[in-house]
Amino acid sequence: MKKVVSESVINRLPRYYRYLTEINRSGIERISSKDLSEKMHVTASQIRQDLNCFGGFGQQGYGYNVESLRAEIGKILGLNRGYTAILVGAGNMGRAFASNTNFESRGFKLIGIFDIDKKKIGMDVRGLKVQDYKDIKAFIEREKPSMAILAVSRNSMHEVAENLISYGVKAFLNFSYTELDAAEGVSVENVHLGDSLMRLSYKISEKEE
Amino acid sequence: MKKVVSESVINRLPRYYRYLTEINRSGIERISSKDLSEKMHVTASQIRQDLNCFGGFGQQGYGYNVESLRAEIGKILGLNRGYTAILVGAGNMGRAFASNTNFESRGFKLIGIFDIDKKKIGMDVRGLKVQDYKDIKAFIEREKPSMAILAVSRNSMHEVAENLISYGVKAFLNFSYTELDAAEGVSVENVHLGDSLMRLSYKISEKEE
DNA sequence: TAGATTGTTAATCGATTAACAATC
DNA sequence: TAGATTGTTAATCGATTAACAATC
Repeated sequence: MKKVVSESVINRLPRYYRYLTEINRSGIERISSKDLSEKMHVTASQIRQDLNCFGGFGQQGYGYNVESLRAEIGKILGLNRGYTAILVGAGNMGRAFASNTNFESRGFKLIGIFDIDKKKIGMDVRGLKVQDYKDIKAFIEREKPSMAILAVSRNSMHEVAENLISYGVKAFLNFSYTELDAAEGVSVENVHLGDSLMRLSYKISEKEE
Repeated sequence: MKKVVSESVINRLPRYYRYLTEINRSGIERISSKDLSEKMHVTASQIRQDLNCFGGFGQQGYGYNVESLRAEIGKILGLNRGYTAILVGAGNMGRAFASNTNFESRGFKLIGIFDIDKKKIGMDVRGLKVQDYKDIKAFIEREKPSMAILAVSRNSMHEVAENLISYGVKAFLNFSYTELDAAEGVSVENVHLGDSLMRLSYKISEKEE
């Protein structure tokens, strides 16, 4: 029953979601795969193939209803499940992430922020008080967050991750330089801003040749 | 002469660079494609194929010298060219990027930070004073930065990008929700933290089925 | 109805993996 | 030298694109 959907398709879903969000916001009600393909610089064929991994969301002769397609993709991505998150590390990166990703508008809820730095504990970040990292175990066991966002130093990342896993956290978004390997039953997304910078650097130097 | 290297290969280069940096730091001098493949969870074949797009950096029977392979990949990525960058937008995201990406250790130089917010102008970020956005034209024409990092609001992104292009900026790292389309002769990398969050959400919900 | 556009199958293309001779 | 491991060619696999019948 459960069809396996390729990694490449999954990786494109958030981008579809973003574009549909913007198109919806601009008031457009329906869109064909051809029009969407032009906006997104991909082929219409690819869009139709991708969507049909999950079901037929369009209508022949009409195209797709923007709002409902957006909702469908949101559902596929799990955005309607009310996932909760805790943020570990209230430094620049942690705060930027907390205020930048439109957490709530995507159905996520940030329920706790932790740090070991006495200067940061008690600070207000997006309406949440930064808590002492030593209280994180009790918090996790009580609140059972769906995921933890790791915005801690390179050195402490592995230790923090191990601790959180032992407290029951099953999913991580990791911003550290070092990648976190997904252990059995644990989901991981590693994010590397530096990679984008290096790719841009490559593009620039390529043009200079 | 100039061989075309596929997008997939390019996209993997920063990851190789990161791993080699860590391996080098840990004091390991040489590594075989097999050992590296196990650390990175890719095939040894892929590593050898990827590297051979750019030349033979290894030695039969020996493997690769970690430090020199790292340097070679750095060169391919253009990290040795002393590229300079300006940051537009000194909010959370801008500051996080400035302090998180190890700019200098990768050979980049951040030479200016700009904002329109009077409260931010004059602030110190990583040893640079935040300057008034209205002075950016003169600055760009004088300093000719290799790239601009856009950490501005969704609404102002397009206007800012157009302005900077007209002042001569040829490469952008864009953190706004909306993607910037690469115009003729302009290099663009769009970064979307929210996408990683959605991918993680997908992974979590996939496991719940 | 006629026109448009999907869902889906088939064809193509490219990327990954396997294999091995070359060689350090 | 013998063993190890690369560079590279060939085989496989998967992803993308093209095409078109189904149908709104």
